Amino acid sequence: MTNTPHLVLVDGSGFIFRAFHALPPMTNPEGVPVNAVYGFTNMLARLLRDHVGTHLAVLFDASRQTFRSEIYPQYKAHRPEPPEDLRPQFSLIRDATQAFNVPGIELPGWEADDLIASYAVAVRKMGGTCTIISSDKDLMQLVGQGVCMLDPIKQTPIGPVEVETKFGVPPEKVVDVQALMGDPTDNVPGVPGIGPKTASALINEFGTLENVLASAPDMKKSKKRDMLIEHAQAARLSLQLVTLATDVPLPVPLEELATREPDTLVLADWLDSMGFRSVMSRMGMGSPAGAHAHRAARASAHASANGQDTPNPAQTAPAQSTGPADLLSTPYAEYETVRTAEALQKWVSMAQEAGVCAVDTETDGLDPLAASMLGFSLATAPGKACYVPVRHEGTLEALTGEQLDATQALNLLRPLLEDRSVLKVFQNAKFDLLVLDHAGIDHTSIAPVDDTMLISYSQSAGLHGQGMDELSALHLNHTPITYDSVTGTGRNRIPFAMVPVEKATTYAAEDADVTLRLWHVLHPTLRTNKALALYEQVERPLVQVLATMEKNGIAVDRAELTRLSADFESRMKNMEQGIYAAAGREFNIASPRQLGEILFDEMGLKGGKRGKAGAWSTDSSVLQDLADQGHDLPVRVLEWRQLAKLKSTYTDALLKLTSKESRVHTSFQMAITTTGRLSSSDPNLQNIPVRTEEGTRIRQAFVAPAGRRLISADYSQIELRLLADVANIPTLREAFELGQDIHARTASEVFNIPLEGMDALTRRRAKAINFGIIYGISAFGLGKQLGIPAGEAKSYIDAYFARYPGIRDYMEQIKAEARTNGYVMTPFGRRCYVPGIHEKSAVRRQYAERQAINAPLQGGAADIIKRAMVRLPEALKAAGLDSARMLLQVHDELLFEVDAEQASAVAEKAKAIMEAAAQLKVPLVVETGIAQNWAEAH
DNA sequence: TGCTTCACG
DNA sequence: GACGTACGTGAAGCAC
Repeated sequence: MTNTPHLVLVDGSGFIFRAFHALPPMTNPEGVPVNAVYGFTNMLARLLRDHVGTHLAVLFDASRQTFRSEIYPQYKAHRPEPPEDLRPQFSLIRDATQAFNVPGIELPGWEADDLIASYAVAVRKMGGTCTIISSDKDLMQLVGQGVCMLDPIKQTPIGPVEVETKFGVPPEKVVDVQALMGDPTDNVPGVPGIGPKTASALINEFGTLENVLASAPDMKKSKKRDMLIEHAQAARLSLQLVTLATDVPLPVPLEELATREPDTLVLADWLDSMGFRSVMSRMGMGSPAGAHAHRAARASAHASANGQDTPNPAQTAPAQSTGPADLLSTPYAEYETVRTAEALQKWVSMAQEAGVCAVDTETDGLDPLAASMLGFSLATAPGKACYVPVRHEGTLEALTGEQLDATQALNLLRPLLEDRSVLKVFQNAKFDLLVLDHAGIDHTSIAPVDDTMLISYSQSAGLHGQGMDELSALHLNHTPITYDSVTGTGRNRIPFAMVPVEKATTYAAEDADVTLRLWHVLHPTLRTNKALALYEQVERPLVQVLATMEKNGIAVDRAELTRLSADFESRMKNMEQGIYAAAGREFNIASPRQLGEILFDEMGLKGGKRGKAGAWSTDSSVLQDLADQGHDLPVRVLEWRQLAKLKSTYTDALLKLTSKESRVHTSFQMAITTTGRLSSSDPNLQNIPVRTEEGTRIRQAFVAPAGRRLISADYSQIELRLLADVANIPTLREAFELGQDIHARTASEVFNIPLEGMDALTRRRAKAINFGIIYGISAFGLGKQLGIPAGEAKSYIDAYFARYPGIRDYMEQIKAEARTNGYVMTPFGRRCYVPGIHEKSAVRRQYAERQAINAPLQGGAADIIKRAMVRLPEALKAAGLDSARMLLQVHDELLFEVDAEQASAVAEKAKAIMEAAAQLKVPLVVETGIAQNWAEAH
């Protein structure tokens, strides 16, 4: 050690908040807000450049649970959650300390301030000096005797003089003053009625807090005197709270804090990834060429490690595990079954100390709105997990031990779920949030939440499924115990509640363990795969929004659905005899095979096609062709089929799934589609009929309750607008700027005819071309759509590309991108993998090429409406439109329910938020409708 | 369980 | 020369 060590201690946690509010907003290339990170980076760079100090460390708060919250639970208990733009910066600042090769120190149970105090005292004891980089008033008690502070933003020193100016007392008496005045932001009580002036006056007069309290009875009668006597205990408690601990065991010995040079390559790489070029040049590191070289070297090492001569990204998972070895090697075993309040309390405390834990619930069903929670599991570290059964029953084995009461267990779990300083990781969080909600814990109170399914989906949609077992096999090289092996299958299956708790534990606790390990492996890859912003700003916040929507449900008119069902049924019945007569015999009309045999074998009609199983195709296009030839049977079957479809899929199914309150609650799947769209199931409310008159009657049965209204808000031509934007096509952009009929304009451009008085047929052709473009056009497909020969369709396409060469260029560019990377990207950074892009079979390869062309447009549109959905609830609330509920999303449409009086205001606000959800080169346009039912609102 | 069909964007 | 195609979903019924 040097003779006179000079230790520089950076108050990392304090700096984050200070810099966030002091510095203008800025984002990194991925769109993640980084203003505090930038400030922090600059500060570290300056310290290293100027060689300030011989030793350096950055201190962080580890968890909210500290000795202070133990002696006084309200301490810092009602701190608001950090702003959304700040949250992603916490972990980035830890990354920054690592990149700079500076020790970042935190210790569970202690605040950064206590660590700073203890290190300061330690270095002073050995004759050294200390500079604390912070402006936090709570640290000012340490100033003096070789310890000084430096305001990290203003760069002004804070010495004994500054402290005395602020508190009116010298540094060593600061705690007494703070104890008297209290601190509302930290919930330090102090003595009511005593502020900074009175407090410092009292301390200056009596010397210490104890002296003040002891002298109080002798003071002349006043409010102040009474308060001092009455709240003496609170003042003593406050003194404990504000006094920093100076005897914390030092997690890293002082000598290991000796200032060391950063690894230039690592640092340059990180600065480059954050877009902090200016910091690099300021540190004299020159251009980021080194960083690129470094990255390239790492990438090729990676490829050769995979044993691939020509790395094919399409076949390489984006997130090769990079976690510590124990993440993969710790056994998946020895899980604890928690049966007592004491044991559960211990696990909750461990989770709080860890700061991150995984949670999983077990239920008696797959519908989270209806299921009962049978138990839950917690994981606090790899291999360290427990299961808490609360509603297991039945067999003798299951009753080998006691189990906690569900309510009691949840009340013990609640503080953890609501602890803003502990991250709760779930696999498919929306499901567990709704299960917990149903069990009595408001899902919106559970925060912060991460979801391994969405972390993975945000960077690997289309590459593989996002189920836990699949992710585990992929990233942890581990196959978890299957549900079926625990419950049995088929007629031997037993309810999970009847599974003996020890056996249930091996399954349930492992799920939490796997989830936590997956989080450790996958979360860091968000940044390297440039998906952090998408995850943080879109997918992650959307979980709570969708959970609320599913809970809301939509009201249906049961009587009307029942009437429709009966109506459809009687009409089908009436048609049957006519169909049998036309067919020449009775048969199952719902059987395509039997129908095909009758039409093409028995009746000998021409124009039959066979499907891949060899059976005659009887889909509507085939039947329509036959009908156009003048045949009677196909017409009747088409009509019968429409009614059968509407009855079985809609009227009957909806009635079955309608709650007692006459509402239907769909489930939105967030990680199914290859493009980023949502899907809806049980029931699917994204495919409710609209195109036919019969279908409209079903949509009319989706209603607003009395005094309420439905509002439909849908994006107009959002995918074509995205095309105009990403391909940057001047003519398309102009058409949207001018608010023209886009299909008519296309017709005018492609067929070279005036826009005014465009005939319907030509416009219809242009419309089909526009859709075809979005789908990655083919002559066959367009021809089929328009009912014209492929050759004629090809001439349309040629004409289109001749007029819009930029779109052809764009399509070629996207296909090349897919071939190079194995994926394409939406404008918002969502990766859509296209695994078939290198297929040998031309048919399959071209299919993949069309997917590649379509995905950025369909996926970009999905990103935009998701961004709007995340912003809408807060925006509506802020506008005082508190009666509005978001109910459904149908890809480019949002459906709201609202009090009649607020309907027009909500429609206006929703339109504004949706149109502002993205800044494209063309305007986004949203159309709204207000009515008592969905058909008329749409 | 796979196939076919058809509802939606 | 034959193949088999517009993009993305979910649900129902048939046939096995």
